[in-house]
Amino acid sequence: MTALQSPFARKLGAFVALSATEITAIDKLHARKKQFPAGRDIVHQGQTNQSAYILASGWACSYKLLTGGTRQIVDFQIPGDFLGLRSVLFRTSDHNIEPVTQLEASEVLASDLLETFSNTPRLATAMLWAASRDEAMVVEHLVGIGRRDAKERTAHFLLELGARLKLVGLGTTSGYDCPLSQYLLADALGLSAVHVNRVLRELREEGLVTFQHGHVEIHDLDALVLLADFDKTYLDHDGPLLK
Amino acid sequence: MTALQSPFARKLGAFVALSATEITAIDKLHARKKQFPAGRDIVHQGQTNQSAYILASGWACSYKLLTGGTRQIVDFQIPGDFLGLRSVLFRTSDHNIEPVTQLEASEVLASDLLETFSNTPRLATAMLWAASRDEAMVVEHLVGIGRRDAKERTAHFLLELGARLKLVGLGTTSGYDCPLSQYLLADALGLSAVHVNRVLRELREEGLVTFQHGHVEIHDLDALVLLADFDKTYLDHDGPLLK
DNA sequence: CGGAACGTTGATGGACATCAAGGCTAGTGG
DNA sequence: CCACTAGCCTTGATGTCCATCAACGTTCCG
Repeated sequence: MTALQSPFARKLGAFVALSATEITAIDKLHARKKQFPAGRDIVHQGQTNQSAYILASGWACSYKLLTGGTRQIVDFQIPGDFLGLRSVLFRTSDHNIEPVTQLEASEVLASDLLETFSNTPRLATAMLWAASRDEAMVVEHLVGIGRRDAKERTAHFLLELGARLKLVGLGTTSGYDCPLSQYLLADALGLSAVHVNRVLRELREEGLVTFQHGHVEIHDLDALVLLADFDKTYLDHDGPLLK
Repeated sequence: MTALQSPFARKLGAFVALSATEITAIDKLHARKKQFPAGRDIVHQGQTNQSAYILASGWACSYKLLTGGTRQIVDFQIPGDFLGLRSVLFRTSDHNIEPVTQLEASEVLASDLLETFSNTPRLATAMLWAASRDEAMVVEHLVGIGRRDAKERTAHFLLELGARLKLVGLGTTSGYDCPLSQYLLADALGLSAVHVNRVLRELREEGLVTFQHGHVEIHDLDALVLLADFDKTYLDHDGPLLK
């Protein structure tokens, strides 16, 4: 157990109890640290031979563009998250990744990843776990867009984000900082920016949650959970599942 | 290369070139074959210590229930697909699985799976690949619900299903058999059954595709692909990615 | 100071849900 | 063999949630 583990190592460690060798292998993935400015995509839909990244600081989002010009944001990534796994596993990327803020991330080449899997195979299992958690989030997102109305959906989104940020120490039960614009929110929630604005106002006027000036303040957690039908079990679990 | 591989082995083999030992390990997962009647759930949301299954014949769907009583179908599974991976990796299941038709599937216990990963570690990597492909489908589904209108969405769904069935030899470019009711379609597409009916009629009247009596007949593939903005690269790729 | 990006609010319209009713088919029991 | 039921499909009428269009305010930064 090293003194200072990366958030990423901590995340994998939640699934598989890691040996010293395995932790070292993870650390090696952090060798090539890079900076990216906000707004310029770092992975493009259709591009081949992309790298993946481990996010150290800042926020990113992964999205898909449709021919109509609209886009759908699939997920936001926060520190400790892995970016662009699918772009590496498949030769060509099926989505874009855009930094929402300036960000710092370690580049992971396809060869790095496959080598790591072959040298420390339990890390492949750990990654499978982490990827499955990500999939669970996408699924929850899908359910929200398919069957929740705008208000429930927005509430659910804010709650999920809060829960995730709390897990990496970037938020509390009562609130968190959030650099997302209403336009980004709209593209994630499958709504128009105008409507997002109205919904946020309603939520604020009803005393449930305030999202203003880059900060989310949760006023009535219970009511919000009830409204959103939020169940956080898919995000959390206790202790490594594989010894 | 054995003479008769299971569809599941074939699928994993598409990602990782499999050795004889690895193929044997996969075959062992098929030991406990079971039958399930249509309509009765085989995995329940919230249940713990579930098994996973490899689907041999028949169709299933995985879905989530909301407190309002509505449901969202996340995906349909067809022969060769793995059911309930997340129910096994996490101790408690975050979704339900319902057989759409009568089906035949091999039960895979959590211990079977972890043992397989530890004995033949490259299979963990292969599963990661397969899970990522599934995630790509869910993502595409999310994009559809978020940003495509009912007609585009329905067209996209029918095309994706066709492409998947074709990969396992259950369909051609011109059509396939499909046991899904309009109610199931509605729950998958995030629409009402009534509206699904209207959309199907429009698609039929425009000479694009006919879905009647359990059969989908594609009349104008190009027009359909154009309408749905369908790009099948996320489903397909050529040759094993890991030698 | 001027412009860009974002937030806010009102007015209008459309896509889709909901309600309602009826038809078709297959299975069931008298 | 025919009533009866249960699913599923089909179509029309009405309503609503949210998109779209338009305009203006605010903040920030060059």
